[in-house]
Amino acid sequence: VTLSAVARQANVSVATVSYVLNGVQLSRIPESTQLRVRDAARELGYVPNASARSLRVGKSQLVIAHLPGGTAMMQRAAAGIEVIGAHLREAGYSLLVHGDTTLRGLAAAKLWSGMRPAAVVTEPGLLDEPSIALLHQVGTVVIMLGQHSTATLPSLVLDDAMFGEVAARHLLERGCRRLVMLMPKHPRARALARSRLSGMRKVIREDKQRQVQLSLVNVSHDPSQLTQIVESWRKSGELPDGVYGFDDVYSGLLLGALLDAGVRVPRELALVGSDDQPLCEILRPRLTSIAQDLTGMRESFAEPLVAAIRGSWTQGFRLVPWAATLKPRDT
Amino acid sequence: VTLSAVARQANVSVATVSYVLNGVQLSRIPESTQLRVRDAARELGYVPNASARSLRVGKSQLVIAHLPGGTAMMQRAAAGIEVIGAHLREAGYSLLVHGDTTLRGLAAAKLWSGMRPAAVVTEPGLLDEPSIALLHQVGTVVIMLGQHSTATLPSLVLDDAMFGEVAARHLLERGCRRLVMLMPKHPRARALARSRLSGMRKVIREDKQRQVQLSLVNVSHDPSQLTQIVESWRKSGELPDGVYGFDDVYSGLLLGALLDAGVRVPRELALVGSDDQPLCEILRPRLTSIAQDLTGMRESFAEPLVAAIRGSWTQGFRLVPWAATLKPRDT
DNA sequence: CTGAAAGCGCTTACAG
DNA sequence: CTGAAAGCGCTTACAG
Repeated sequence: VTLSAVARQANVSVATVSYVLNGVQLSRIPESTQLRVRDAARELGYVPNASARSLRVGKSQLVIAHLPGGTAMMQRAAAGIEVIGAHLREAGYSLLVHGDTTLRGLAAAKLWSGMRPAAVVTEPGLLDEPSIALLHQVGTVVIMLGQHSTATLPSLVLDDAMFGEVAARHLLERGCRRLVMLMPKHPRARALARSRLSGMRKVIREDKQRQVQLSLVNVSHDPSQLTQIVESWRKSGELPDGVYGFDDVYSGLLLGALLDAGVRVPRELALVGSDDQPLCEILRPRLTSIAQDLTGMRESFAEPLVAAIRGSWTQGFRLVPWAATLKPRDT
Repeated sequence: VTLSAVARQANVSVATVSYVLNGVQLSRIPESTQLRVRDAARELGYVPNASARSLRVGKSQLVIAHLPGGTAMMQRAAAGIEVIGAHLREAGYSLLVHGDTTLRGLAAAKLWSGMRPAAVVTEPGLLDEPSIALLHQVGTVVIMLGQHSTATLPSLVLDDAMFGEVAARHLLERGCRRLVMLMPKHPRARALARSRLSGMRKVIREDKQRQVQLSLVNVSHDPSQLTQIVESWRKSGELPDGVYGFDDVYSGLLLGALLDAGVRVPRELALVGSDDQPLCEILRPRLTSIAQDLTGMRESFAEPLVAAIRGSWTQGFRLVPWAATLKPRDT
C-alpha cells in the first residue's frame, strides 16, 4: 500500500496526499480534503516507505549510536536512552544503537555512510579522521560523546564533577581529612574519573581551613592489586580515613580487600562508591553510593543533541552536567 | 558519488558496475572490465546508497533487535552481540538495537515497517498480533527470542538448562541433600529460571538413590523479603544445605541475609549464583558462580538467526543450548 | 559480453 | 486549491 493507493482511494493526487500526511502547506488544503486523505490512509493501513523518502531527500531519519557495550558511556546512556530516544522520536528521528566493538574505523564509516543517517553519535577513539570525513561527505553529522581532540566536531561532554562533589562533601562532613580517590587505569573509565576528580578537588579547595589532603591511587579490576594497596597503607601507617572508589565495582573490590586486612569500615575508613548498583545492597557492610539523577536530561542532553543533528551547533563542545544524589548506607 | 559516476569513470554502463560490485554474473564480465570498475569505485570512494537499493529491491538490509535494556535477554545478548553482529554482517545485514522500552506495540511496528527491515528480533510481550501482522505485511520477518504462544513465528528459545545442571551437580558433589532454588517473580527472569530449574531437576532425577529434595522459593529484589525467608528457615529448623540462587544478584542478596542471621556459608549452606559478574569477586565470602560459555554461539544462535531472516525456517521454535562452566569460589 | 531502459515510492518546484 | 511530472540511486529483465 503506497502513496498512490491512498491518493486513488481519496480521489486526490499523490502530491496532495504527501502534503497532508507531512503537514506541509496545510493552510492551502481544505479541511474536507485533509479528512478524506487521512481516512483513506488509516483505512488502508498506509505506512510511508522510509527508503523512498530517504532517497528522495538525500538523507534518512536514522540516528546511529556507536556505543560499544560494556563501556561506561554505554551504561550511562542505557539509563537515559528512554528519555533521549523519546525526544529524538518526537523530533522525527529513530535512534538505533550499534553495540558491536569489532566494527570501527573505516569499515564502520562505510557501512553507515551507505545508510545516509542523519547523524552518528560516537565516542572518541572509534572513528579516525578519514572515517569522519567519509560520513561528512554524505552529509551525516558526526557527534562525539566525550572530549575529542578535533574541536570542530559537536561534542557532548558528560560532566561528572557532581559525583566527585557529592562524594567529597559527604566524606568531609563525616570528618575525614586524609582522602583517597581510586583512579581506574582503563582509558574510557579514566576520562570519567578525571571529571569526578575535578569535582572532589573543587570541594576540597573551597574548604581550606580544614587541611584536607587528597591522594590518587591507580587501580585495575585485579583484586590482588587492591590487596597490595591496602597492605602498603597498613605498613606505612598511612591508612586514609575516607575513600571515593570511583564506582561501585572498584569500591566493592577495595571493601573486600579492606575487610580481608581487618580494617573496620566505616570506623577506620569511610568508603563511597558511585552508580548505586544492586551490589550496594548486597555487600556487608552495605556500600554507600551516589546515584545519577536523570532530571534535566532532556534539556541538558536530548535537546542539544537534536540541535546538533539539525546542524545548528555553535560551540565546539558542550558540557552536560549530571545531577547526583548521595545514597547513604553502612560504609 | 553515485553508480553512474563510477560507470563514467570506468567507461562502462551503470548495469555493468552494479553487476561487478555485487558479484552478479561475474563469469560473463572479463577480468579487465572488472578491474577497471573496481579501481574506479575505489578511486572515487564510492559507497552504495542503501536507501536506493532498499527501494529497488523492496527491503532493507537492516535487522532491528527490539530488546529493552536491563532485560535479562539483553544482558545475555550483549555478551554475544559481537559474535552475532559479525555473523550478520558477513551475511550482508546490519544489526541495530533499539533499547527504548517506551516504544512497543503498534507504534513500534509502524516505525519499523516504514524502514522495511529484513527482520525484527523481539521478545514475547512487546509486539501484539496486529503489530506482527503489519510487519509481515511489508515483508519483514519477525523473530522471537524466547517462547511465544504463536508457534507460527520463528523462535529462538534460550535453553539455560545447562546452568541448572551445573549448579545441581556441584551441590550434589558437595554432599548437599536439601536443595533450594530461588525463583524470581519478575516475568522475564522467570522464563529463564524455569529453564534453569529444568536442568536442576534433570540432574536430581538421574541421581535417585541419594534421596535429594528440592524446594522452590519465590523471591523479588526486595532485601527484607530474603531476610524473612532466612528467618523462617531458621525457625522451622529447615535450613537447606545447598541453594542455587538463580543469578548473582539474587544469590548475593540471599548471602547478605544469611550472614546477617549468622548462618555460616558455606559450612552450613552452600550457595551458587549464575552469570559470574564482578560482584562475585567482591563479596566475602566470594560467590561461587556459573559463567556462560560463548563457544558454539555461532552455530547454535547466529546461523539459525540468519536462516530465519532468509525465510528458510522449518520448525516453530528452536532450542539454543548454552554451555555453562562452574566458577568455584568460597561459597 | 554490454547497454538502454523501466521502475521501486516518495517529495517538491512548477504550472494551471 | 490541486495535479502532472521530474528525479533521487539503484537493480534487473531484456535486447542486441
